[in-house]
Amino acid sequence: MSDQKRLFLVDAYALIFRGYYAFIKNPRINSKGEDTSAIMGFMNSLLDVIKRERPDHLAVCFDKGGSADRVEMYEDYKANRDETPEGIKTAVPHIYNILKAMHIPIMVKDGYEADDVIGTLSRQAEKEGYKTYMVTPDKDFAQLVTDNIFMYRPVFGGGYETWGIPEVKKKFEVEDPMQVIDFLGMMGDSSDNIPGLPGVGEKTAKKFIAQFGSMEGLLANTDQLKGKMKEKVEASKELGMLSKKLATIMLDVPVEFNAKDFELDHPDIEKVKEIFQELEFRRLTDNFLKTFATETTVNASNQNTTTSPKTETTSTPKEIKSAGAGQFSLFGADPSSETETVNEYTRKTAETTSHFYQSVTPGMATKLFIKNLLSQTSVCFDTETTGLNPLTAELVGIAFSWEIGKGFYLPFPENRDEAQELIEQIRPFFESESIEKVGQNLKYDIKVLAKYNVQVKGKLFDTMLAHYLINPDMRHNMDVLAETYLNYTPISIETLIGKKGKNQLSMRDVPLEKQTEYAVEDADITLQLKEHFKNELGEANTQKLFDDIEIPLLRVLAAMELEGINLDKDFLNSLSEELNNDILNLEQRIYAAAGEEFNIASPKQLGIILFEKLKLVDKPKKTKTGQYATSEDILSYLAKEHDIIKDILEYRGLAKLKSTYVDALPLQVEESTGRVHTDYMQTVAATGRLSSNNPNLQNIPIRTERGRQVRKAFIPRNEEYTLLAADYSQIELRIIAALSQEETMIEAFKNGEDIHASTASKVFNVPLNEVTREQRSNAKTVNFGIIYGVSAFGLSNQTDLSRSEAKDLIDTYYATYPKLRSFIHEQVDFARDNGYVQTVLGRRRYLKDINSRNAVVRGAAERNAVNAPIQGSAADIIKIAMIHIYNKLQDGNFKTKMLLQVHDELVFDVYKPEMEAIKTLVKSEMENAFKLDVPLDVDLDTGDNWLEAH
DNA sequence: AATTGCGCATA
DNA sequence: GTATGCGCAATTG
Repeated sequence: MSDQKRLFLVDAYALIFRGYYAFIKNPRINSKGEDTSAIMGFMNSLLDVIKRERPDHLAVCFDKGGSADRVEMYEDYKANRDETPEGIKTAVPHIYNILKAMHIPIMVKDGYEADDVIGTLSRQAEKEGYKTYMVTPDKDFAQLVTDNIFMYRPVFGGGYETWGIPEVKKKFEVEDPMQVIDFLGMMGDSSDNIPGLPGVGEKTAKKFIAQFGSMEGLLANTDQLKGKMKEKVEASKELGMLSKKLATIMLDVPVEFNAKDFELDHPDIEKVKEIFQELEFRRLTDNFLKTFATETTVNASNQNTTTSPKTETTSTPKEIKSAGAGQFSLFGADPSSETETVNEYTRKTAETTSHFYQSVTPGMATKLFIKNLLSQTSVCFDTETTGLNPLTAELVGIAFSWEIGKGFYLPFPENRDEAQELIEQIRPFFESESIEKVGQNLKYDIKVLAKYNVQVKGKLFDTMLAHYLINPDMRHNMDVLAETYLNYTPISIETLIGKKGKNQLSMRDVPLEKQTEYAVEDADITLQLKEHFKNELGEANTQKLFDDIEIPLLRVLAAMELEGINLDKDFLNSLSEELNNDILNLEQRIYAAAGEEFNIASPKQLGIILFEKLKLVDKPKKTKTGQYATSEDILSYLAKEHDIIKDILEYRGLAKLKSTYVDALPLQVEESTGRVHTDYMQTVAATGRLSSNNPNLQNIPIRTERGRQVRKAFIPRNEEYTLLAADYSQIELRIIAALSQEETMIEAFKNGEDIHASTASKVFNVPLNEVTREQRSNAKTVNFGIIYGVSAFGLSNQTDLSRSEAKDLIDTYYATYPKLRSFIHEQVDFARDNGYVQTVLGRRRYLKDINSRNAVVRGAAERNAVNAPIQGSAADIIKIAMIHIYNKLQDGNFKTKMLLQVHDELVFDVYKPEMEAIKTLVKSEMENAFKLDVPLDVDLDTGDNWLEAH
């Protein structure tokens, strides 16, 4: 047995997908704009396996043309799968070429999946006395495991685990790996679209396997089940057997295991190098050369093993460099000499990185610490609190760091007065104009400190905002940034306070030592990120945007959020009762029409009533999950078929209004202030807009009569105040007119014309005063369509026009405004050449799909290329206005406050005596925020509630 | 108790 | 056709 040969069979697509998604947060794009993530990911895995295991026999298996047999059994097989990503499709030919150059056999059989090919080959090899390792993360393969056939499974975080019979037994709670088929058949697999038994998930499937042993055993003994489950399983016997068949890997694929062909040969090193160079793989080339340079010497050593291959579930660093306190002198050590080599599978953590984090004890140490703190020029800080709501959260501690790898933690007493005393001691730091403050999401810290009456002054650097400008399409939380840019995994908050929900602790309950490690690490990491980002801001030419817009805006938003807005709860409560009456009436009418009671709010139940019971249409449309589609547009279309539809639509509208706004908003009133405090997200919208949540005050209804009543609930703080709403008129159209230099449209704006009527008059060739309502409405739709990147298809969907009428209208439109058309093309061309588009202030949006070969994907990127500069420029402009207005309100000591921003509108709580001054100030600052070749126009309205002020 | 899909509110 | 956030039902734990 000692010379038993080992065969490795690689499941190509599984590793390609895995590699592709490993890089999804920042895909590898080479200078030609190719996404090489999938190739890189796959090659990393393959070389890794070769290096670790030195297999003597190896083949890579691909799917081809899907599984004909399975599709015959079940037409929806894998039908639910999303289209293969572009980055994977383009990768496959490259991978074929590389494998050829490496002299690694590629196994494909038309009409079979890689699972089946691997299954068949492994059985044949077993007969010839081989040990086979199936290299795949896919757990379906567990059914193939025998004494001589193993799964060789990459695990998250690097390394591999080998699954033999004992591992499979444990993992799936089965007696025999073959029962994995029954298990998968019962629970189904959404990615392969194996239906499974309805209502059966992982837990229930395991229970059934333990109880009945197999699918057949279960189906023959359904009398032992009870209740709903019994009904469901009995009704799904056929589906159960079908699922089992679909889950079964075939072992009779017409392929042959020929030992000679599968021997791992010497690669054509030059050829591989050439391909890698073409793809611009530098590190991978080194890795490849290293792997094969030592091939002959290492080859013999691992062969005489009868046990499974080396198993590493997680990469264990050889040296743990954790530094306890005391190893470094207080202010003198230099722990930053890191020499560890890292790659994407071995991330550093606090345990593997030397650091010096220390808590500051009360008394003399605090005084000395503060003295030191005040002598710095730039300090990163991070507050730890008892919760996420800055209005109610109490300070637990503050971490400080101004040197990489080092930092201090200042714990706060629980007693509020004592905490305030400590705050007073460090107030000079926060209120120092000369010390720069660095942080991640400083808006939060500023709000917390404001509750302690501390203002954060001086220059700010927010790493979250910096990264938002550098790459707006990514996410910006600290953990992601640390992993991406520093190859470091920070201590997770969950390891300290537990998962959220039931028994989550407060930071206050965490031992001081752990608080210190966690909090100072955050400050340390944030400081390191700043070092990383400060240069990148310059490279992307976004330094000004950072310094002049996003950073100043952060203080403005913090102030608006702290301010909140007054809400008339009583009004909403009476509105709720009114709505409830109407809803109950409609409910009765609907039940009567349907002949039974059901949950109208359930799309599933509604679909069954409409399309199975009432049979309103012959061939109802289905959603992608196989349910009947009951969306607004579909029901509106059916309104003439049955009176029930009208009632259902009205019911839905009212129910939505009641649950989302009328009943939800009063619950969002903050007890401590009696007001509603939304949270503006400054880093989520890829275009540069803000978003609002908890609650979202940017989507309060206005279009329908009943909906807009909700706005009456937003009121001034008291009788001495009035609301003022100021909104930009047609700002996006003005921007596109100015950017495109389309004279006709610019003139219309300069003359103060109704732009939609003006457009209608030109495209329909009628005098301005003879434009019909319908013509104006169609012109308006096209005007908006242009901003979104129109198609004739989209336009005809939005209007009463046919596809060809819509096309004619667009053609005429472009003929009327020729420069608009060339502007659109210029944007797309710019994106193709540069990989991004930008706003008037240079805010970038990167469009990686702009050169995609997939027309659908590319089309979406092209629409983004048109829309992002327009939507984004509008966002830039209102941000400038907000900053200017805020500063003037502060400087002028006005009592008036800015409360809300809704993309093109600002809402103010105006102190009545200041009204005229405020109107002038607001209008002027908004209209002059940015100079375009088209005048900006702002409409002002006032009232005792938000509806009146509109 | 947390996640997912649907439907729908805004600019 | 662009950009968002949220409530409910359904489904799993």
